[in-house]
Amino acid sequence: MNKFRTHNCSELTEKDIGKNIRLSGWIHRKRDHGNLLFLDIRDHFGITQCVIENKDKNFKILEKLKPESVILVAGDVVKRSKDTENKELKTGLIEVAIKNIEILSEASELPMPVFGEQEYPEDIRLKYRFIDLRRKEMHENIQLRSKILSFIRKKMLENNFLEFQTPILTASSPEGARDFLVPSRLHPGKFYALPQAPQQFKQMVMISGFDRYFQIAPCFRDEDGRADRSPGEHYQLDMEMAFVEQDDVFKVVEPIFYDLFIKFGKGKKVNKHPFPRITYKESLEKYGTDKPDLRNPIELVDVTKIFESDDVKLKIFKEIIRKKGIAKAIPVKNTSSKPRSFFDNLNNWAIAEGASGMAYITFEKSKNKIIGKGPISKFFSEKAILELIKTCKISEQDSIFFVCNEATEAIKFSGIARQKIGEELKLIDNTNFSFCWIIDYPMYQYDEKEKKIDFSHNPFSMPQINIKDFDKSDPLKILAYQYDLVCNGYELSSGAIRNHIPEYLFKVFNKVGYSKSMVEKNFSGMIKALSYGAPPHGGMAPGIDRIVMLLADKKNIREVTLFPMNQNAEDLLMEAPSEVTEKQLKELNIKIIKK
RNA sequence: GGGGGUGUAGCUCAGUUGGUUAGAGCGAUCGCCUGUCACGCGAUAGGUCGAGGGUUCGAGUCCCUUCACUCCCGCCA
Repeated sequence: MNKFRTHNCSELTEKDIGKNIRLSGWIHRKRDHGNLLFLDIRDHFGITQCVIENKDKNFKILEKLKPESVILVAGDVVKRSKDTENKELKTGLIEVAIKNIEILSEASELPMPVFGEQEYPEDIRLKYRFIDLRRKEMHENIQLRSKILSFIRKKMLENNFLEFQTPILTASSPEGARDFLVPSRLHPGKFYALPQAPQQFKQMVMISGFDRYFQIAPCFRDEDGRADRSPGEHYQLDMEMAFVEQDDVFKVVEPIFYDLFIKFGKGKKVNKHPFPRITYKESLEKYGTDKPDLRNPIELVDVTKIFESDDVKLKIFKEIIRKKGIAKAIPVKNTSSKPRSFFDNLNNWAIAEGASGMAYITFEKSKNKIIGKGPISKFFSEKAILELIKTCKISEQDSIFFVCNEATEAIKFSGIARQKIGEELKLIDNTNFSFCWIIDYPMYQYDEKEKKIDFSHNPFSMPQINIKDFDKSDPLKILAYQYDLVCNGYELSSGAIRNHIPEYLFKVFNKVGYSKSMVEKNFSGMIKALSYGAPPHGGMAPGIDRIVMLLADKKNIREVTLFPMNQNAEDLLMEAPSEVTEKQLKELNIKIIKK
């Protein structure tokens, strides 16, 4: 028999009345009546109320013992009288009359209580993560994460994916995020890098003749954190398939995500697959972002032409448009009766966001004519008003916000404003998971800072044009078989059909200024591998942390991570990063340059 | 690297136009209490008001600098 317990803390019921049992767990809560003491004993499974009277030799000891101390309780299961039952508790019909105890581990005074749902500062939670994780909500989030991982594994295996592990110490590569470097003792002056993702390895796996691969892979990127992005490290469901086109990947992934979100989504609806496919271009036009929240019904409309025409006399906009700017309309249904403050507040919000403000127009029907209202309405002719209403597909019940700026800025800000207005008007239905694919990403983009063409996404993606036509095409017009999976405004995954033809890879890299020899040098393993018979292949890598975050209905990734780092990429519990000894440095041939 | 927010007891927070000795709840300690389940009641301890500087007769409160945390921008193929 187990030394510590005969039952766990959620097991005992009326069936066990009269049994002599042992429980072990944390003192969750004490209620001290002076001559009678109630102890809620908690373990991973639940809570059981234990009771002891002052006649008992252990009474004084238990009375003094601090919450969160771990004890072993031996005693009898007794029925609670009707009026003292606790229906909230699974074990609430019984209690344990304490006969004997053993203190297994005594707790000091707590920096934060486990009991209750109070919020606590995050640095304290991270420093004492082991206490934070005892709290109900965190404990459940982490269990959810475990269940999600198991489910994903099961689904992947059912779909004939094999789970492999790939190296953690690998080579630094020039593109992408900043690498974490690990000095090599055996090779002074040389470094390993932690993988930003197992990208090259998974392609090698395909080239090695395995048909489908997956891994719940740690990815290391030395970049700054966000609420939905851990600094330092995160996990991806890395997957790759041989002999597939884009649609084959979608067909495998869609049911897995649908089932996953139905199973763990706490009753929320999930849109049926196939998920909508939205081109990158269309997504920017309609939603102002490549990760649209489709629960928000607002769609942006380009109204540059209307502001350009002589029917609108708004000089500021005309001037911006003359300098190649664009005007975006944000049509919002049923808002014409909103008070002035609604529009003013959004205008103030826009200014606080760094925009010059947000113009708006409302409408009114007067003698069968629709006329514009609001500060800028006087600049519109009757014809322009009608044209606006027609272009934006709205009625006089609705209103329109305008964003006018240089194209990239205008798109970006109208997207942010779309989301803000949607939230403000509570248009976003939080009982939905709304998935879509964003497809047809451009292969390249123009880097304004560096004044040169650069990759817009993954350089290993396959361009959508034939290799023969590549050189004569405008690089900025070339699309790639590159796609993102988006849910509720979060980018859950990137993926691509890979470029498995070395000659084509050289061409692709050449456009951003990489010579053949540079590519051969930087991606030697990859080029070598592709030169001895490589299957066409593709895949993707959904972010595990974000999936769990969505399913746990949290806005912060640290709520679903066991031991996360803070925003400064510090582990407050383990105190990483830390200084190391001179001896360690010497062995690694490293000298610290003090700033 | 840049911008916003926050910082008062172990924790959550209040603190008026600058004005006496900075408060409450939870927690802690001590005492009382035999049916609670957020037990109750009483008392006690606990503060460099994040730090430094300035303005002022007087600063938790105003100004400057700085630090920590957080959110965002940059960055994250």
